[in-house]
Amino acid sequence: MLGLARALVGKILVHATPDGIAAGRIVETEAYRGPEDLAAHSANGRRTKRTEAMFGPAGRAYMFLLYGTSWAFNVTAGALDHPHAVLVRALEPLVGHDLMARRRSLTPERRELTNGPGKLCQALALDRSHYGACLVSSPLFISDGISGKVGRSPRINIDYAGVWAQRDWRFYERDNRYVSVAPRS
DNA sequence: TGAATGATTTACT
DNA sequence: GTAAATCATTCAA
Repeated sequence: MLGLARALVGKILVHATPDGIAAGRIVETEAYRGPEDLAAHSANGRRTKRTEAMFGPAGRAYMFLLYGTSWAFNVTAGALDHPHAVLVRALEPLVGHDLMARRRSLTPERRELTNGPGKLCQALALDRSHYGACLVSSPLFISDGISGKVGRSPRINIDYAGVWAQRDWRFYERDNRYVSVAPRS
């Protein structure tokens, strides 16, 4: 689980659409370990329409809408009925900078293109239509890549989860300017 | 049926 | 730095 979150750092997320191909290196992830992790949507084994994808096979996309304004993209993990997932929090754009910039209404060189969960979803045009999509055979897939030094830290914005918020379950590539929250210098 | 709530982003002071 | 936006899902009635 934590191993997967760490292994995903440096891999390439690719999304092919009629508009073109957009891809980026994953530079920041967080592990969510249901059902005992109170910070996870699948905490206490909560199985609902929203969390259903996490109870299915690993290697699928788990999408959810946040604050009515942002989508977030996760990779499901764990065996059947083990609702684990890894949240992808940031990407470093590799292919399709112009396409991403157009979708984000920004200029291509801005780090704001993909340095947040909702931002990368907008840049890659990810939304509910990808819910449960297989990440091996669909237009959305993950490819091998090389990562630099990987750092760890507590997860972001889950303070409500008490002791679970203390765990170092966030992984990020050091010295990468696309990481959403800079590590302490 | 209706109210509450975010694994956030953005704009504004 | 703070605050508002905004809506699918969830839970209570």
